[in-house]
Amino acid sequence: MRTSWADSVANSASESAATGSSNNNGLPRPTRPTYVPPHLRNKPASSDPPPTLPSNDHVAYTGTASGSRWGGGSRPDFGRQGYISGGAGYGSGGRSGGGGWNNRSGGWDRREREVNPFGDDDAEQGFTEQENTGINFDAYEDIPVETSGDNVPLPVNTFAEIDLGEAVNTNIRRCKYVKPTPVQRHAIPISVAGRDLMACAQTGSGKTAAFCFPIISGIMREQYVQRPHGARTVYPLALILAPTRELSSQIHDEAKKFSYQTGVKVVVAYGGAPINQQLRELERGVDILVATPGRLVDLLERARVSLQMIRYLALDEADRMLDMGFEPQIRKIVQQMDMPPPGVRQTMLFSATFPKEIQGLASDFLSNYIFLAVGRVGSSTDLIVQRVEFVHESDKRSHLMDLLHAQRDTESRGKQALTLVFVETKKGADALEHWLFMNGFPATTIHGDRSQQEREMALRSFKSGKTPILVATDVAARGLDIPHVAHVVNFDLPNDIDDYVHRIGRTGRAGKTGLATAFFNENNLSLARPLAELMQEANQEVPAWLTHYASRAAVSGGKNRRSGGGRFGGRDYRRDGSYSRGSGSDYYGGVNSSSGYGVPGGYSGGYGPGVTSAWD
DNA sequence: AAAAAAG
Repeated sequence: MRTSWADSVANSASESAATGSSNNNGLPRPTRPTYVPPHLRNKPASSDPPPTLPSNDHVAYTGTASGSRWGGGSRPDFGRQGYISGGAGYGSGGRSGGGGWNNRSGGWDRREREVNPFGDDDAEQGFTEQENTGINFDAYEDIPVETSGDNVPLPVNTFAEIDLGEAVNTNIRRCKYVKPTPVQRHAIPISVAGRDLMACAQTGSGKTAAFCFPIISGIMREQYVQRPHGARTVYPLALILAPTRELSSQIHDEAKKFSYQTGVKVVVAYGGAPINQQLRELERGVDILVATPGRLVDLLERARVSLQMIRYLALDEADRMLDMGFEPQIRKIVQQMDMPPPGVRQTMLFSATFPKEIQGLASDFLSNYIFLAVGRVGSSTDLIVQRVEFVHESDKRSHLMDLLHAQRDTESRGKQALTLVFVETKKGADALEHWLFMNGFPATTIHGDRSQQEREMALRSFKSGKTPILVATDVAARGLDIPHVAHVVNFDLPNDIDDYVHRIGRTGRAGKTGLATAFFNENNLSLARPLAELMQEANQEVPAWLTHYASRAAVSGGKNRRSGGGRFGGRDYRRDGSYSRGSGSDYYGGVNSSSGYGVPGGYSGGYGPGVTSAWD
């Protein structure tokens, strides 16, 4: 296996999963979710019954380990809703440690039909192993990490220290993961302990695995989870939401790898694709559902999916999921359908950026959560060279052409490095693609006005190098793991600095260096200050003219204001009161800063304690 | 104001 996870599992969608414990036996449908008016939400309304289980179910839930999720020990708020006490299912006894891994699949005959997402063992793809992992482990030793919250579980240094189960461990080996990344070291123990989590970590630092491993492992630990039998309704145990279809697909592909031969079934559902095929996949059984919000709402309204048995909820790109455009849908899914409330389910939010006003919204979905911030890993600041150039609107095309020509000249003949060009609008994307094409540059485009087929085709064509230039709207800004992107061009800068962070994070991956070029002009004045700050903190060269614009710009207290001085993707807003910007000692002196992840000498990425920004 | 997400 020599390619990225996403690449190597292209066929997994046609995988024929074994049928399992969630089949329909013609038993009565469970009660439909009842509408709960806003003033009663998250309250222990007596009319809001606990997940009911057929009476013939013996112990449906066993605790995962002593002091864990269902044992109540580590969850101070456990049972505050009165949710548990009456239910037959939620056993109070902790499972005795060690054994008890449940092979959920139906046996060899069924397992053998599962497509091996790792492909033929040594299929040659021409990439090195290091590239394959997508992780530059050497860059990981000195990453600063901050945690806050009550009783934060200790990080681990190896996967072996976490009892994820033999099948998952085997898949970790198959993925050639030698040791956990920083976000995994911290997030996996937190998650395995049953705690809610808000985590800031750059995409490409292994966060998908960080929430998938504990979910898969936790589902496997269940001795026997008996789910309700609805006529055509399925009851996933875990829900993973993502803001774009392509990202959902990518997460699904990765989750398939992590759950190979575990018997845990992963299904993806998103719009733009035929729903019938997705319905068929669901009917074959689903433990982990990966979805985009719109399609999931559709499935919920058709009562083809119930969230009644959800025990794990993960939001990828969580800040994006909770911003204006998405928030109502997310609230509907999480708070207004039949999903168990916080404290009963386990909730994990991940993003590279987490503005504090979004953290406030997010805390509605969490219970006594732990905040985790991992300094940006090799993938962003220190491996990406950021350039910003002043380019008038009318000069942008010719300037882009100059860049592409220069790039072409310095490259080994034949194959152009991949260049991802971000524009502001869908129309602008089409126009630029057409113009590039007319000028002899093989380009394609991805945006929301294209059909899903066209979008996926464009992504494939770009990844393969067939069209090494991809013009994209922000649909491609977040989460997508595209190996070998050498250059990100912000043809139009975004209005939000966090979007800039996500966009440039498409390069500098797999331990390679990346280049990010931004075209700045008088339309981007509001970005001057946060951009200059960000570049300064990333030890990038800030042009004098940008410094000038930045110093003239008012200090924005709003959306473009990066919390935590950009040293991390964010900072726990619960600590905001004691926070004073720019004081390194304050930043590191507080709650639970991890020793052992201190900043070494010579690490000049702006992470050091006492290293104050020129802007302060 | 734009993009994304259901059809």
